[in-house]
Amino acid sequence: MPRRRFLITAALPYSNGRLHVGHIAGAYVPADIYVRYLRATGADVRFICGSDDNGVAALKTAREQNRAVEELTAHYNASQQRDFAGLGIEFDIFGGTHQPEYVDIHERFSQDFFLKIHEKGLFTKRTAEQLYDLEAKQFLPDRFVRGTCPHCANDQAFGDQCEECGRSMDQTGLIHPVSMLSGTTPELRKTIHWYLRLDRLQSRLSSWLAGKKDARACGAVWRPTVLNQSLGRIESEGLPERAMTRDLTWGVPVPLDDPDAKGKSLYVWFDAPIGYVSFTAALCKQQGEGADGYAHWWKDPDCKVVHFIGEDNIVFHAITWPAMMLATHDSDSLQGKLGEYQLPHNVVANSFLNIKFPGKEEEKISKSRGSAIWIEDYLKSFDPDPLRYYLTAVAPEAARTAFDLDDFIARNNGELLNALGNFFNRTMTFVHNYFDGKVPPAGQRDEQDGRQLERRIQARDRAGEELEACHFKAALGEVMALARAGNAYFDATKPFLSRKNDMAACGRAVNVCFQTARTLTALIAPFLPFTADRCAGMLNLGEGYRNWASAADELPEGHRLGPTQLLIKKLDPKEVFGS
RNA sequence: GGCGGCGUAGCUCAGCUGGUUAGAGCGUGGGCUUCAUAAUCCCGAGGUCGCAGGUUCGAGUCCUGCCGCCGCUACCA
Repeated sequence: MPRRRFLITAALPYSNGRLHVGHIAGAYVPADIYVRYLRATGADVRFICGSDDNGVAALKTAREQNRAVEELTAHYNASQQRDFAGLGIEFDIFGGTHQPEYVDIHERFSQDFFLKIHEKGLFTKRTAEQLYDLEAKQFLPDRFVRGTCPHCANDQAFGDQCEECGRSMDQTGLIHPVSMLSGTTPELRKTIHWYLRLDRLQSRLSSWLAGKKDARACGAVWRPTVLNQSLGRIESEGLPERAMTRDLTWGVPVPLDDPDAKGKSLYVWFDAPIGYVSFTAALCKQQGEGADGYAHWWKDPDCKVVHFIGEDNIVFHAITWPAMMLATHDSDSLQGKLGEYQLPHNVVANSFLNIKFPGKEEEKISKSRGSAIWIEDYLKSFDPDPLRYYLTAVAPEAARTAFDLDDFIARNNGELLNALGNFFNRTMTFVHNYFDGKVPPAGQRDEQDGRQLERRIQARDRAGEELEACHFKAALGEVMALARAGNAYFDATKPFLSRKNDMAACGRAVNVCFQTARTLTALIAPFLPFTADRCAGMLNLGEGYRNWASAADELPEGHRLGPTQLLIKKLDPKEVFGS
């Protein structure tokens, strides 16, 4: 069987802030689990991420903090890399759309992409009216304008949306607009932009998406929320043309030899997903695979591209980005031929994560209200795996869920430690104390032993199925069920009694427990990589222990264990929250 | 307004294309055990599956209406 190939991306975080638990739960932990799992099955995988540096978001923050946007984005790019590394989220490359090492290659890919679509005639050049700040000498992005909301008379409405009544609008609809740059009243001016003809791609997009409803036909299990939201959008509103350029100098310059393109950049949402491609190209270059190495991943039907994102990115990744790729195709096939950009195999989106502090109401994660738990802070006090565990166990796969600090501690102590950690610990100490640190003989196994051994295979298979379908919560549940079954088996066979009068029976049971622990080590590896490494050390397993296919293979009697250590720390609520 | 989602045991959630007494974990009540970070294991209690209709031999599962919460509506994962 040829080796499966995957190109996995995780949403590019804006490089204008630190990462908090919500970011991690949305796209990054699931993506990392998936990548680790795929690798354990022998697949050839590249895992791509990087910061989204362009666009107004970074510019706005830089302005507020009075620092250069280059410095700001470099700072947060580095900070995010540290956070990811600390959590064991291991990208093959973490680029940045405007970081010094990547900006050239990213601009080239983005501009080529734009030119290709331009060449295909899928842009319309059109004039629109926008607010212009005479003093700052620039057009104003929506978020840089405030004024009175035409719906509810709130005088602090932004150009794109009124936070008071929640309605969205066009910035030209604001009454008494004021520029946040200079405080002056901007004037309405004509400006020219290039609009992507989504309307002409609509029918191909909806056929492509409709094909994703049938998991067997498309080979991937798309989450209903992703499909419903995307298809619902197309059916209800249709796809209008969308401007893919902006009046902005921070970003990728519009690559047209046209006076009207002067001083304009590509829309940040246009260049951001191309970052997935340009970072792949940068990675290929680093690995000596040549400048066109990226095509092996992006333009080959044998490679599956999977995007992990948060719910706010669904429409963009399931509609606009595929539309961009379709717009570069020569043919009108849905998936793309060899040599053309391949539409995503799957788009995996989680909902948002709310947060709940002890004694308070559940609320949205908000930087300004201080309700975020920063990864940087978390890692100062805790190990990464309990967070990975918790965020997977309560992952917002179908609907919003909440990060509840009490629940985090309860699950760490009650599930990770009491079920999983305890099973390892009792098995290990038993082998060390009564069998001289060597795996005892399997002996004459009975039905009960056979059932427990069979459970390991079942757990491996079931967890594998769930992981293939990106059902991470369910997959973790299967793994934890095996740990519980291990504890139940231990109690049922009672080696602590038989050791006094029947060492053969005792050894038989301990052998099965050991084999179970060995399987668990492989099965937890995608979820809890640090813990799995410690388990592998305790069991004295080789590097290949993560291999999924051999996860339930037995180790021979006489196998010598490594030193035992405690796997999971017990968390005391008093210490965690301060007394 | 349009589109989409959610509403199932005290809590957090599973329930695929409708089919035997509605499940798991935690919590709670009771019990066994001592190898283990007083962890484990066994047994039990606890649900009119938001409300009201409808389709069906049969609905948590499909349809309609309603109530409540939430998201998106293109520069906050």
